[in-house]
Amino acid sequence: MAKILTEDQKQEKRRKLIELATSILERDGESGLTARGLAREAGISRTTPYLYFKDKEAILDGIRLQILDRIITKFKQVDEKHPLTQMYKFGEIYTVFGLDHPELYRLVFTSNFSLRPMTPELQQALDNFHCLMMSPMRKAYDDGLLRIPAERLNLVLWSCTHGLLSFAHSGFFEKEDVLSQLRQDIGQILSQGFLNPIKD
Amino acid sequence: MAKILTEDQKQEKRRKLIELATSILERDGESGLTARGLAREAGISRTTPYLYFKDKEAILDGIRLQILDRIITKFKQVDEKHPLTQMYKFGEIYTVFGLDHPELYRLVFTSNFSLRPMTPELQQALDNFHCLMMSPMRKAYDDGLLRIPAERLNLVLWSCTHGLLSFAHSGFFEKEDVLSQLRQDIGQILSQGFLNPIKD
DNA sequence: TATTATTATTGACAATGTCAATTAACACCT
DNA sequence: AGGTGTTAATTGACATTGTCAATAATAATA
Repeated sequence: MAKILTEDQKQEKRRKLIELATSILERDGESGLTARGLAREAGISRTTPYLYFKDKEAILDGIRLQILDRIITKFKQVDEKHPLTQMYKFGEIYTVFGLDHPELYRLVFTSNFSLRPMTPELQQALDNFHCLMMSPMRKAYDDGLLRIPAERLNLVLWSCTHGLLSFAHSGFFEKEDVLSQLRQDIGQILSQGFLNPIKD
Repeated sequence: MAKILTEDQKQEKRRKLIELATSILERDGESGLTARGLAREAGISRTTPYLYFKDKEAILDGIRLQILDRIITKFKQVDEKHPLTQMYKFGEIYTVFGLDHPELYRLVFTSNFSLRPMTPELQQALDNFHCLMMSPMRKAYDDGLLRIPAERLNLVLWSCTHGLLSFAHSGFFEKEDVLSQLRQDIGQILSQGFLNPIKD
């Protein structure tokens, strides 16, 4: 019939567009990423991206998926047997990524899915991510190292880290010092608590 | 000369517009809040809001300031002498507000000021907020109840709470159960740590 | 080579932010 | 009271954006 693109070739075009979109997002921020601008920089006509993506939101979803993959890859490169150490390394990777790529991080982990809910595919990807991130804690708990089950600890640690990153991006505090100090405090407080032993 | 509006009257009009904008934001989400729609609902012409606000961003800043005031007011209504209890009550107010008003919370605490930095006025308002929120901790530390100075503890607690809220808004976990469980865990972990005592 | 399914482009439209030009309203002076 | 100039408000205008419909280009097969 015609210029038949295999599903793989289509996927490849999608991938390239997403890659370009990602770099634009990092360069110009979320408001600077437009479907038309993407097409312009890709050297195609204004509406061609809509051949490969239903929506602008679909483009954003594509970015989200690709970024999750990136982080997952880094997780899998960690070569470390001790579960607690592994857990800390995962946290380090996650945090460093968040600090190095504010716009990307925001898109993935700070979007609002209250109105239009998440797509099943993204939901799935996040579940996988979540699961992988939790695996060292699961092991640590099984080894009797933790007093809180993995799933619950993970949520707490994730919340803390996420809050830290979110504030970092908001520019509420500026200096790099404050940030590293904060990271240290979080670690200490989480492992030891903040209340002084009661003495009376 | 002419229909001279005193600065107070202008401020009053601004306030009313902001109030309307806030309700639209809560009803329709951030993408549903447009300058033109605001004018429409206010019964004025499309560009009149621009007489009172330089930018759309200035409108958003107005909302931010008004919301901070709201929370501050609630903080000041707390009547409680024990600093730790006061601290928990502040946390409760903050968290409940965040859960009840996702869109408003997001606008104030999850905006991206990396590119266009915060306005000095907003910066100031946030500093005040920050300072007030920290005051019970300061007292608690002076009373020897904490092992971490107020400023640093505040950042940690704030980060955790913020992360919790942010995830709640993202819809990463759905059930109310998970959320209350999480709040409980955060409290426990923060006060007691998560590591089991080492036994060998 | 002619056909036809598939890919890509252009045209079109409504919504939005925002500015310039115009009109309406009204306090003040004579 | 009526003209006047200043301020408030509206209308007009324009570029940008998301998105769809219509049209053109392309290339594999009959």
